[in-house]
Amino acid sequence: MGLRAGLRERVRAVLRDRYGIPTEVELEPITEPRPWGYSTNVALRIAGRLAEEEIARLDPSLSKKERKRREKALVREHALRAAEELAAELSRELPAGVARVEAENGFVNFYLDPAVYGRELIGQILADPAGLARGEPRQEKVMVEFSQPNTHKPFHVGHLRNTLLGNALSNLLEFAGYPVVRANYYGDIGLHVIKCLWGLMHLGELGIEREEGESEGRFLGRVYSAVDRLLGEDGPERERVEREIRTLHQRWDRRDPEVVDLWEKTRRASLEEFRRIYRDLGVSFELEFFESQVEEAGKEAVRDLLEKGVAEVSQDPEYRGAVFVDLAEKTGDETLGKLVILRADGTTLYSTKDLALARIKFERYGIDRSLYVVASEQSLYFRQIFAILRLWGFPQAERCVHIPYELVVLPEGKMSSRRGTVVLFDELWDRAVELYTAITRRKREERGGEEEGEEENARLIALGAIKYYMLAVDKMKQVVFDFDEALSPDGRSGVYLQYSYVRARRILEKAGLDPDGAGAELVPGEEVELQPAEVGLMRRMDGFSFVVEQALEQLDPSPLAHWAYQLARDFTDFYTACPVIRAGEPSRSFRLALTAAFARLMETVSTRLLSIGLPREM
RNA sequence: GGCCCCGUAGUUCAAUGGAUAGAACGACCGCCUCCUAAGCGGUAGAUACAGGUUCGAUUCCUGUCGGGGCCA
Repeated sequence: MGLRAGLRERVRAVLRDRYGIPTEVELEPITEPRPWGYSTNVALRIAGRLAEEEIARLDPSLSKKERKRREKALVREHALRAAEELAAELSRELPAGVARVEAENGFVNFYLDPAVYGRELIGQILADPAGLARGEPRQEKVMVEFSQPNTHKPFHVGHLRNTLLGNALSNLLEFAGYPVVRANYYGDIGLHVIKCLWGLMHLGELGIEREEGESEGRFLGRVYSAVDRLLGEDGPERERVEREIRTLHQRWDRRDPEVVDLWEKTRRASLEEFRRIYRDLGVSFELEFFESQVEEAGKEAVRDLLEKGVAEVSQDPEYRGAVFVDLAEKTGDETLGKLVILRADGTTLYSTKDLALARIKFERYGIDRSLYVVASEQSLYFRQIFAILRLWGFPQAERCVHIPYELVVLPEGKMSSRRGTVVLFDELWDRAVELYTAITRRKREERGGEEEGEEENARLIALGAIKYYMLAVDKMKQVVFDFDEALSPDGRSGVYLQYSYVRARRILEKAGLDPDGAGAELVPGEEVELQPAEVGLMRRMDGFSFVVEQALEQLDPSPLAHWAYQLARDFTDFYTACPVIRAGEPSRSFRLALTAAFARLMETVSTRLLSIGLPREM
């Protein structure tokens, strides 16, 4: 049992024996200006009950306001007294590593002995860097569906946020012990694809030509935008184009060879481009689904839902023939409204396919929990889909969870392919590589060093900047995209994490140690005089398990990103304040061990959890 | 109209209901004989508003205002 768990148990035992109050005890890190330790608020939490009797005896003739004032005072008094009593009781026997227990403001604070506990902590990290926070292996198999780009459209920074978020979340769940299946679901068919195909058949009319060296994705994106723009303008042209697109959609539905052929060719080009992007990003999927693959299954699902009386055929003049589910009526939840699951002309929608896919995920892949990382604007849609699954008779619906996040927007508003206001991933990536190639070269020239591997390194750093920018924002907050911020190497950035790590490696190297393998043998057994920066760094490292817990609760990697920065910051404070290599023993050994422990923990949070790669040199 | 999300320094972001609301960028002033200045130190600066719950509210609840989104 770890120190924290042990303390928690002891507090619980005292509460039970002394007050007869069985209650959960939470132990949190003490906040900053106070020294390193853990704190519990149980005294404050039970004070109300302790004060009950005296409150009941208060003079009933008192005014309401006065009565309330006295009640508060009584509760406060009991809290302070209980905290004192608890601290006194717990002080009688302190576990190794705890220096003292104190009652302060109603909190019971356990202050650690940094020399004793710190040495143990560093030893643990060096032996098993993930061990501080990793969960026990679990049975429950989780599928995380994320990224979901549409073929025939470009991959933009919105997809980037989704992809990085879904990937980090998958890392986190794996770290917590779940078997995770990363799944992608490509929108390779649907109205947007048909629009693009129509555009390709009418390039002359659109006035579009494939430019020299233009990527397929970009070209298809331009075609799609042009068609979309055409459809946005009122007039007879628009009606004709709409009609032609509908006809084309039906030709697709009949698998007209000409249409299928064009679709296959362009689809392949799109997918190749996405795969290149995932390679650049270092993201991979265990499973890939395609909308085209579940179209037929979707139509079957609709037939089944009609038979079961869940779905019905619309009589509404505007949608006559379309199939929909009246969820408000079927579930009694007015906010669910209605959802169309098949168009009147028999062509499929997202909903048609999502219903079929959900079934396949559970039946064919035996997953226990299905997470959908999709923008929050789809919240209602997913509630509707899950509700239909339930009506359809799938108990798994209870284990489907939509993980919403907010969009990446531009200062002037939502990105729109119609208006051409989309930041493509490639554009960001090209600028990032260009910028960091230049910076990396300049830095190398300034300090001398090997040119070998520089290009690779520049890409790693560029990627770190971009990933950190995307991951460090609470997922429920919009990201207002800004090139300068996304690419900046200054301050709170991915680059800062990487730089701190490189500095740590260099220190280990200069001490003649293996930066990848320096280990627990360095932790000295004797007493070491500790500097505040050393304690600060250990204290931060000790908080790892808390932040992992928080990220899991919120299903959001952003707390990890913030913590990683704090960790780097505290390491920087440490090496700024404390010379390592030229320090005398036993400080030298201790500081080397601390440096190695930092490196191991940074690898864990950055590489393993956030998928932000760490260079060896910069 | 109904429902969902977000309002914290000039800006971008932090703060499982807790103790003196933290950073970064930008601004200004400093620091390379010393493990890499992609760095470090210092100065200035914020909880939209009104109620409520609570021993304690940036955090939870209600309402108002502002921004974003969804409602075949």
